[in-house]
Order: sequence, then structure tokens, then C-alpha cells
Amino acid sequence: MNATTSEMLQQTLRAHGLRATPQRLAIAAMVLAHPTHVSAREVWQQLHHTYPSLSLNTVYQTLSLLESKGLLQRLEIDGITFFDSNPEPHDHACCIRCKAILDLPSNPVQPPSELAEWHILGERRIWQGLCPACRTSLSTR
Amino acid sequence: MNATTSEMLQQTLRAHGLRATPQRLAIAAMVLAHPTHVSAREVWQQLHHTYPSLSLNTVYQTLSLLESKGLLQRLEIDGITFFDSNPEPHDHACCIRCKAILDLPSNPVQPPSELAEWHILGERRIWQGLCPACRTSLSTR
DNA sequence: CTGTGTGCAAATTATTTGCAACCCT
DNA sequence: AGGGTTGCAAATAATTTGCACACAG
Repeated sequence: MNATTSEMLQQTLRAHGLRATPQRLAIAAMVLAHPTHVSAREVWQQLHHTYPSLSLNTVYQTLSLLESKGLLQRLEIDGITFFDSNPEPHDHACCIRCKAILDLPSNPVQPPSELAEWHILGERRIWQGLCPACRTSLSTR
Repeated sequence: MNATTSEMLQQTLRAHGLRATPQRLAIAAMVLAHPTHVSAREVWQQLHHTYPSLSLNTVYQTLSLLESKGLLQRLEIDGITFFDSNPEPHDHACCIRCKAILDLPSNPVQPPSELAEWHILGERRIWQGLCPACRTSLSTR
């Protein structure tokens, strides 16, 4: 991570009332810098080489914190929690074979009439199927 | 569970190549008999009084088995697996406060163009918000 | 009989909690 | 200096696995 990126992330963290610790900068750099969907474990596995003292616990806490500040979006698929670096509401597709996750533009729909009495806060939509790669690899066998 | 129900469930199980053991009949009676969304633990808690020897493990296996035969639908919400006695594809709403789950009619949509190369098998849609009860109990505080 | 199904215990995996030490601001 | 953060270890929780015994067909 170059100096400029680091400073930008530092600003982002501070702007949300969070201290800019090295651990947080590392996690933010990895997750916020480019579009991805990662689990806490994945983040930890990528970073603990460079930051040997980084604990998985800290990763969990930091990701939750970033989510609560609206910088990330939490995504539950197959019982595992992923964090999406795109905090805007949008749909997803997940390959049931290789577990790849794809972002899709949001496809807003009015809540059905059954929910008239509810106070709706959001909507999750996940398409499930075989991604192009898995699809061809399965059909040619 | 009366004798007739028991015999019908027995038939259902056998029709899917499953042995009709007392444990399975009890689980099937509880889950298939009336529309519900239950976790494995809930099923076990309800039944182990009447069937003290019933193990949680057997509940997990039986529910998975019923799902694989298309008699149930698996539903992941907040990292917990629920089994929906309605195996037909449909949408859901979940109250973020009391965790109540509501079935909604399915609202079929064509997959977006981004998924043209995929082989789409299904779609999950979950509305999130406050159910009528939680909504009023929160606003009157 | 024979293999499917069951119970028990232990293993796995994801996530949270408690707490003392640390260090960003 | 002081409280937000971190690391470590243990606690929780959901689910799976291995295996000997039991029983449905």
C-alpha cells in the first residue's frame, strides 16, 4: 500500500470516529481498496503474514465496525459471513459449485402487499446457479 | 399425531425410498404437518420430551434428508439454518427484531443480463424489516 | 438377515466474550 | 494521560463425523 492510499484510508477512518491503527489500515487497504467479497478468515489469512500479530478477533471486530459505519455490507451465504466492499444495496449471484460471488445492479421492487404493515428496511436477493466456468466444466465431463 | 397422519407420512417416506422409523415419523409429523420454519434445534427441543432418545444429530440428518428429497426447503437467515415446510420456491420476510419469518408468494423475475452465461437454478429473496408487532412496540416507547 | 438408521461423543468451524496490556490521539 | 484497540485464550454455537449397536424391511 503506498503512502497516498494509507493517508486516504486514515482520513476515512478518522472521519467516522475510528482510530487509525496499523491493523485497521491494513484491513481497510485490503477490503476497501478494490471490489471484493471476503470472509473474516480470508482477510486474516492474507494479512497475518505481513502482520504476524494480527489476530482473527481483531479482523472480526474491524469488519463489523466498518460495516456499522456503512463502509461495508454484510452478506450471508451458505452460513458464512462475507463482507462486500460495495456498501450500496445491490443483488448478488453465487455459484453453488465454486462459491464465486458476483455483484449485480440492484433491482428495486416494491414490497408485496403482505408487508404493508411492516416497516421494511431492505431486501436481499441472491441468484443461485452455476457460473460460466463451472457450467462448462460440468457439461464437458 | 393420529393413526391416519402417521400412515400418510409413512407412505410419503417410503415413496422417497426412506425407511419409516419412529424418529423420522415424529420429525415429519412436526415439520410437514403444518406450515412452519424451524431450525434443527427447535425440532429437537420440541420432540426430545416425547422421544427422550432422539438425538440432535438424527434431527439434522433427517431434515437434510427430507430436503434432499424435495419435501422441505432450506433457508439461511442470520447464519442459522431453518427448514421451511413449503418446498415450493417463494419469497420470505424476516423481522430483524423478533426474527419472525413470513412466507410470501413467489415473485418471479427474469435473471438480469449479467447472468446470461450462467445456469441459474434459483433465486432467494428475503425482505428485512420490523414486523407489525415489533414496529408498534418500538414506536410507542 | 442385512444394510440403513440411530445415539453418543468427539471433532470442526464460525463467531463472541473477558480481560490485561498497549498505543493512537 | 486515558480510553479506544488489540491479542490471547476460553466460551458459545451450529453442524459434521466416526463408529458400534439397533431395528425396519
